Amino acid sequence: MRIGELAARAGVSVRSLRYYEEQGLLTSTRSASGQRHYTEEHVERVTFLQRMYAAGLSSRTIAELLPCVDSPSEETSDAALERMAEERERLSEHIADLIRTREALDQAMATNRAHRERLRSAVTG
Amino acid sequence: MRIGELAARAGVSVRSLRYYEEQGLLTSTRSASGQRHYTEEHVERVTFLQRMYAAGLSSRTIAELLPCVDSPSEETSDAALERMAEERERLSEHIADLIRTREALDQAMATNRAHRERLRSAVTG
DNA sequence: CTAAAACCTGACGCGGACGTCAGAGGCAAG
DNA sequence: CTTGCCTCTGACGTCCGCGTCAGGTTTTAG
Repeated sequence: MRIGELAARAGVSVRSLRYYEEQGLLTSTRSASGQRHYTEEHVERVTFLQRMYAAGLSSRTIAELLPCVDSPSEETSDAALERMAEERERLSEHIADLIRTREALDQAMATNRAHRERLRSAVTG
Repeated sequence: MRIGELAARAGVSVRSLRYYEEQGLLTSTRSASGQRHYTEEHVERVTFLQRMYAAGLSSRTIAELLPCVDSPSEETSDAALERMAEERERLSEHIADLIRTREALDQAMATNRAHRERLRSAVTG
């Protein structure tokens, strides 16, 4: 498939796909005229990339993880696997932090509601 | 305390503090010469702001939530409370997404390790 | 064959949370 | 009084994941 279809299938913009390739995160075979062609597997790849971006990883970091994802049997993946474990740790800490943040929000909302209750009962009573 | 100390205590840059004030997220009393002065409470405030930024909220969004945090009894907090619930939802979805992402990473790492195991046993056996 | 749609490269724009520099004043210590 | 550090405002620079326009080629539909 060509770039437009991949974009539609993966739910991203054509511009993003070209950007991913520019960053070394996505490959493509080229037709004689220079147009990019992709397979089904590339759809998965793009959604994976989206996931990583959503997890707050930068293009450079994702690029460092890809050897681990792509060629799990190569020697070079020793470092990549370690890198991945590292990022997994970061992600876990981030998740924990966000959960604490959510609790802080809950706390604020509860306090707010309590105040309002008091006001209402002061008026009613 | 002055801005440098607050920055150190809260673990952010002086520039960030001035930026927060510029965005209406942080207040300060000024000395006759114009220097900013802060109290202990401002340390908490700054860490709260950091939490919100870490949760992916923009300065503008945080500003919309502050009335709820600061003056829970005012009428204006009706909208703020609703806004806060909204952002809490967003945050929850984001957390869920990150957890799925972590699972994707785990999956990749497991696949990787399996491959390596296979290689090793092929060599050994 | 032709018009429209999709594709190409290259390059500039953008928004947001700051970093950083310039030029000036404030403040405690020796 | 001066040395040195902290602070002030204002303004420009940076990074990054794209959006978008320009100017051209390729593919597809009729």
